[in-house]
Amino acid sequence: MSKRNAILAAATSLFSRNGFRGTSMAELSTITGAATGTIFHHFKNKEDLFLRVLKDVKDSILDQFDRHQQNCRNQKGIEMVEGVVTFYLQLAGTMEDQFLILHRHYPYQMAETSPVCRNHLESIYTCLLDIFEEGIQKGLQDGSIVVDAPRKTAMVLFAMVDGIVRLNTYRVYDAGTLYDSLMVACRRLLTESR
Amino acid sequence: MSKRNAILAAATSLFSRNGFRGTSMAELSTITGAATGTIFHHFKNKEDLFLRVLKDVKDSILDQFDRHQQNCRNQKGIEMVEGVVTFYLQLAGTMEDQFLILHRHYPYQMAETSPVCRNHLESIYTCLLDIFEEGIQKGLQDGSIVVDAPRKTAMVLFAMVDGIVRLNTYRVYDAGTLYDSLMVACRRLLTESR
DNA sequence: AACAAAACCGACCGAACATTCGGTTGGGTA
DNA sequence: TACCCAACCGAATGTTCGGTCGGTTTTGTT
Repeated sequence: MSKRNAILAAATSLFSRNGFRGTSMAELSTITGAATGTIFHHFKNKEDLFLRVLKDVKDSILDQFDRHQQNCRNQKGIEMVEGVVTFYLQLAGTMEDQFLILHRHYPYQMAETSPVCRNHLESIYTCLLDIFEEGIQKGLQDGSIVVDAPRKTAMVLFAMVDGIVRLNTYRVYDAGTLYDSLMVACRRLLTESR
Repeated sequence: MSKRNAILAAATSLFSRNGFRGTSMAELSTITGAATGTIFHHFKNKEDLFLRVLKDVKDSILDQFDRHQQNCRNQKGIEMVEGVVTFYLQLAGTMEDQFLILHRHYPYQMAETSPVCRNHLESIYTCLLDIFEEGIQKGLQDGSIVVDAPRKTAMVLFAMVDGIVRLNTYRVYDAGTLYDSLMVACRRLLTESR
């Protein structure tokens, strides 16, 4: 692995675990074995490094969901939504670092002044919400889902799923056994009959 | 207002807006007009100051919900839950700083090494979940609510409501018009008939 | 008035920080 | 071979940070 990629990988891990300010270039230098000068050779400054990390986060998340969507062409709407929720929970485990970065405050603070940052974040959320809404729309057509406002329902659904993921990472409570209840909640939220 | 209270108030605001590491004692000194020596006279160190702030956050949130619960004695279960959700959304606006601190990563990181911090956080979440569960239990008895697992449902419900609050503070999307959809979702999640 | 304790002050300290800079290396090209 | 440039290095820099300390002022008690 090139030094540049090693720096990116280590930075992703450090930013997600310790946040932007909690991550020092010296620590990054020690972990990767790259001199501090090398880091600043590849990335203009700390903020630029963070933006590259965020870009990679965006690319990998979008890529994962694009692939997942390929395999759901001929499912019913409700099944698509449930599949996405399951996949989301699964991804939050396998791509823990990437999701943790999105659950931190710094990117959203940075988005207020950096259009690049804001674009990355918007791309991610738009993609996720579109997928949820797509499933709901399909369910409305095939009758497997009955709701009033598809987009708003998608947002509430997303807030619920992501809220569970957060509860899990904060570990104040053991939310690990909550996935079943979450799926039940999704179905009740979206379907008419019981 | 005493210098000590001024420091606590300003610290609450700064910690919530800029996080623990993003808040400097020098800035706190400038804002409050207290010398740095004065801050360290009242609080052992930065971490101690943060714990006092968190304690106040806990006390005020618990106090608010205790008061709210007084006025819901003879409601139906579903009405109690809906009332709590509305009150939660309302509080997240009026006590923005306090809720923002709870939505940051630092307290949960600190909780891993500081039992005091962990206790504060657990008190808050236990209180909130208990209130949700209480409403659900009551609803199960009076027939206004039909669910399988009350505690787990309370957690999912909380994750959903808190997720909406987060969506709102991050401002990637305008979630301000989502409250109606959230209430609809709550009702569908908890009730049997439509 | 006398006195002790608490509140308050701000110059000062060493450590940690992001960033810079002058210099070395090694693979590719003319 | 001579040259170039991107990759790489690490000591040095100036700044900012949390925290200390010796001292002064305010407050409350006798």
